[in-house]
Amino acid sequence: MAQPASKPVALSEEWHEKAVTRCAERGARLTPSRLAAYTELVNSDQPLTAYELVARLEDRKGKKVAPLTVYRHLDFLIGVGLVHRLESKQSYLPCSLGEHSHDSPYLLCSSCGKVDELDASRVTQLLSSLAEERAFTLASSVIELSGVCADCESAGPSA
Amino acid sequence: MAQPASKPVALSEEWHEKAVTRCAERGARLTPSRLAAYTELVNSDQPLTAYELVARLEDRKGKKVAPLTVYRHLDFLIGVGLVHRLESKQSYLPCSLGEHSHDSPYLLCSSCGKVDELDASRVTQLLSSLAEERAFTLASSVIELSGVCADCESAGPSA
DNA sequence: TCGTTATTGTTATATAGTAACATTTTGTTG
DNA sequence: CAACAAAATGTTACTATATAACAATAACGA
Repeated sequence: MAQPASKPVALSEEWHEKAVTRCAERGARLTPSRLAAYTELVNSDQPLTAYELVARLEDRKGKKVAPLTVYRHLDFLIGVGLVHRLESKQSYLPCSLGEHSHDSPYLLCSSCGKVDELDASRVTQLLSSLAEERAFTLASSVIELSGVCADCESAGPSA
Repeated sequence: MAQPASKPVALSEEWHEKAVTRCAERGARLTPSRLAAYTELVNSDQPLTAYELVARLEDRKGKKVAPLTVYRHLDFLIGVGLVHRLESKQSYLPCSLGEHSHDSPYLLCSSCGKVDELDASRVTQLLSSLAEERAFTLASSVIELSGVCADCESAGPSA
């Protein structure tokens, strides 16, 4: 039988709350369409590329979604600090931490594809001081570490 | 009047030496075509995108250059450690430092576009220990800092 | 409710990167 | 040197990522 035009969307109270709050703080409008995009990212256990997100939203809504629409949602969500772009993988994931997640170090597991966000002000401080030594005015930083996560490391070698 | 089929190429002895040595060490072949790509990167004061590099090589040689050819050269040069890819800008620049430049922090000036490569083992060490805390097996790291360089900072505000 | 602004839709296009396979060059070995 | 093997390059086509330009709607304030 045909799928319903729109599958139900699930976003935990916690995440939804965060999205609403973050947008309210900045007077930004969390439209249904933007929320839908955010929800897909939150419900994915791995970062998604923009086009993967397009595909999922199409599945969900049962109709075509223009890539540009998704890119606009991503720009918006990144702007309000709800989503982060992984530069080294051209993909996107929800911020699990607070305000300044953009500069957090990310741990990318090359085995399972999951990404962990670290809250490491130590790193930021060190980088700030390094930049300062060069009289470089630091605006933002990209820190992405690739390797194998603990789960995969303990599971993998035994196989 | 028509341009010569091939403009002269200049690569300082120092850089050339480095390229030759690095390739020799690994039994890799530094062909004229690869050297030409490397030379363009070295002679640019900013990182180049793959297609910018294509354009420059076409200018230089006076005939079409396939993007794929350039990507292959880039892969090669990255492989032997002569070139680094800036993830956050999808662009490429010659490594100014030694062996392990891949994990070096890069300072990207958003004003003049120039990029500085730092030799900061301190950062690598800190990141290693952070990864270790999470039992994460670190393989490689991307550290790209954006901001305004000293030159632009001192020149810019006065304008 | 009118006008303004933000958002979304639509189409086309630019930019970045890869796949598959033919051809040429280089290096090796009999 | 000839013949083979391996590496490098050429050619065409294609996939993936992202943006431009402009039209149509929807939300918001006066």
